[in-house]
Amino acid sequence: MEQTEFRIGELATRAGVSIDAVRYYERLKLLPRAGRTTGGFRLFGPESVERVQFIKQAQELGLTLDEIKGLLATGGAEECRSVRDLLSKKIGELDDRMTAMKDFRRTLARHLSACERELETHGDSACCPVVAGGKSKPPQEKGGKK
Amino acid sequence: MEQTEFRIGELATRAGVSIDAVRYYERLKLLPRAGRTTGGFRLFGPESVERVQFIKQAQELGLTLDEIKGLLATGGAEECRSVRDLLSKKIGELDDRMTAMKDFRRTLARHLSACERELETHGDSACCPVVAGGKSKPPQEKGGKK
DNA sequence: CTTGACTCTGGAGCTAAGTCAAGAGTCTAT
DNA sequence: ATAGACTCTTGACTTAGCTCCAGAGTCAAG
Repeated sequence: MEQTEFRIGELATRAGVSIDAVRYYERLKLLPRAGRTTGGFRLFGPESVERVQFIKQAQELGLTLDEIKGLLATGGAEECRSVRDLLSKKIGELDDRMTAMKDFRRTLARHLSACERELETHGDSACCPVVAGGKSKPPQEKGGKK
Repeated sequence: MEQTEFRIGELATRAGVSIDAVRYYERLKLLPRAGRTTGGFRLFGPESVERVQFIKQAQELGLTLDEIKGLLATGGAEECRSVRDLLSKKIGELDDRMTAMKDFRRTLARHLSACERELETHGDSACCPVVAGGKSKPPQEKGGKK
């Protein structure tokens, strides 16, 4: 029978996190308490790698470990329902976030071209007021607020 | 002469942050040191509201205050160039992030439908393995991507 | 058996982004 | 002129998500 188990160091390397982070996830119950050798060393299987990677991925997108823990719950129908609800809520949030992100991207792009125009026309005495501290405004399509 | 200046409490309310946060931003130089009354109270103008709102907006999208400080710099050509570079770097990052977000959205949506199928077919003994701790795998889209 | 790499637990420490508190001073409406 | 709301500074505290450390035990190779 092939040896599919490995210790914490290998899990950490495979999943691209630190050993301490793995132990931390276990403590927070994002990972089930791992089995141990007789001497007390944790033993993990390949599914743990996947799980840790999922955690990382979700986390990079701004979910907290607590929310991720919710997503990772496994259990009966009761829990299944709450996972389902959490999932659709999270999907909705992602959609909102993507919209906000597109807006902000436009804002930045607007600033960027202002910045470039500035450099062209004023050369070395350019001034990039991304959000001005008081004088020129970013190039809005000329809006009169007064 | 109309009074366009106001104190920290009003800035905070207008921009939707706490008074402490405003002082914190000033300390970190995200806001220029505000003018003071003779008694030492900070005075702000409407442009500060905009600035704080920009900070909030950028921050909600995952930029750190330090990065935002970079975006807010105002100055000569030297600085203008670095702002421009930072801007285009940030725009690239936003694009990457949006892509990752779409991927993750698909993953969640996949889990969601698995979850719903599970509830239908197994009813009360359902089990939602969003990322299974070892047994079933999330339903891979058959046939891969087209 | 010895060595050296690896792992264990528990707890302290760190960074970011604030929040809270104390004690004192300022402003404004009555 | 006074009450009461507001603000000042300084510094300690908080939360999330780790990271680092000490001291001790484990494991595989030689």
